[in-house]
Amino acid sequence: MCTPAPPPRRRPTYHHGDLRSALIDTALELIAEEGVHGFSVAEAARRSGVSISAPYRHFADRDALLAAVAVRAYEELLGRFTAAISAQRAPADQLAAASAAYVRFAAERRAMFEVLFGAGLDKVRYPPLEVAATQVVQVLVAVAARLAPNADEHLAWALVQAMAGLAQGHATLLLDGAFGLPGEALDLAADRAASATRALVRGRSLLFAGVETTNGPATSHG
Amino acid sequence: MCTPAPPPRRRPTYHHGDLRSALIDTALELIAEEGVHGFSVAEAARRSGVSISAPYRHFADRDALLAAVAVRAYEELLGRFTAAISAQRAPADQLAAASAAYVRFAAERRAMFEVLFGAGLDKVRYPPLEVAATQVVQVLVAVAARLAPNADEHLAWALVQAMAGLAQGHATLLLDGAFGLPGEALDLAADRAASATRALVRGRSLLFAGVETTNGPATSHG
DNA sequence: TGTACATCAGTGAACGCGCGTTCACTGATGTAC
DNA sequence: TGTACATCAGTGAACGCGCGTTCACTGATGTAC
Repeated sequence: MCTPAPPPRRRPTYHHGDLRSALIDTALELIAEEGVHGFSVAEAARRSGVSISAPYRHFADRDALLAAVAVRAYEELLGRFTAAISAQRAPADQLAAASAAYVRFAAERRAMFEVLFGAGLDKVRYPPLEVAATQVVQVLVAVAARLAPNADEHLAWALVQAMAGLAQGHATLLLDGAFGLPGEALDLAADRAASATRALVRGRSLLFAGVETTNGPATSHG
Repeated sequence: MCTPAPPPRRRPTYHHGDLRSALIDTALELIAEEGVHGFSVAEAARRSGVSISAPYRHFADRDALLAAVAVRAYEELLGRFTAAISAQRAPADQLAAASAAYVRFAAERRAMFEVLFGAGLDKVRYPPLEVAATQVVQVLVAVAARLAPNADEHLAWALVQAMAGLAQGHATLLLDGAFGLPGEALDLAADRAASATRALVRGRSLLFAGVETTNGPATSHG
């Protein structure tokens, strides 16, 4: 009478069909419930209705599975950035929208956000991960370049890093509860991230002045 | 012939003296080496030269030990903020210095930073943790209040959150390698955080405008 | 269209491991008288 | 100052657990002829 767990619905066929993809989905579920550390290959297999050794047909080890999850996370993020940016015209608005989108991504796809920053994955070991990350950053740099004097690439990078840092921090603090209860907190944090990004862009001459350039006193600062 | 590990130097006395504090130190060492997830009570005990059950005389469970580590981390952070702030006069400079100090804290006390944001501790379960965190935030709010119109507390909070988000993000991205190789990266990230904070303060009218206020043309101040 | 066979994608049992935590215990310390 | 005793802070053996990973295996699928 004490069936220890509802038997995971049996597949009708011996082969799964798309176990690789299913495992990534399940991993995201698990991470959403337990955090990255709570995630285990064994449990992912169980939930996918498959033996605990089956995942090793598709992933070399635990980290390889997490890396695949991270790649999917970057894809999602890229989609959100693209949408946010294309909904605006002015670059400052685009960066502000991207900041807000990032905060929303963190809140609405918490598991994805967590795997990106909490799994301790070594990008060097997983080239597709590095590729995906670079792709996302490039989108932002392209926007920032429109704000930098002479489209200077270094300055664009500096701006993106500042903006990314800002968004990253707002997202982290939001998930950590610093913006109050969930629900209202999300809108608040997203708005704040957007506003702060605008403030950042507005004060950017000062920011750019902080970057070493060979030819240029932008303002007289001490 | 095969002594499995160098026996942890035996204490001269049966009693340890200050095991509680020693465990916190050792925990920080371990976290620095392995990350929060790699930390285990057993290993901390072993390294402290004590039986694996001894820690339970001082901490109810694993999380309680980590919470104690987190409290110490907040103390360290408070010290750094206080020093950074008192080295400046103008509030904008003070916030910028605090941002830089936070980034340095993350890099130089990585284990502490990690335990604050990667351990998944529930502040509600550990009141001393909440107290310590609040104390740190208050120091920043006091500074920000000098910049907010009429020292409005909500606006001060908004500014602190933006600045904290910015610093938090820069710290995370630095540790994640986004600022390049360690060494030069730290100075760069700290400078960027400071510059971005200045830019934020400079453009703060926009930030404040984003905050709902009943009576609020906030644009003309400076 | 039917058949033989290679390959693919599963199974399930087993392994060694380290962990968190509990328990009855004991050595050391401090204190009341 | 000496002694009896309570309390504190350790010990070490044991428990149950779930994990990552490997292995020889087998059922299903696809393809060449």
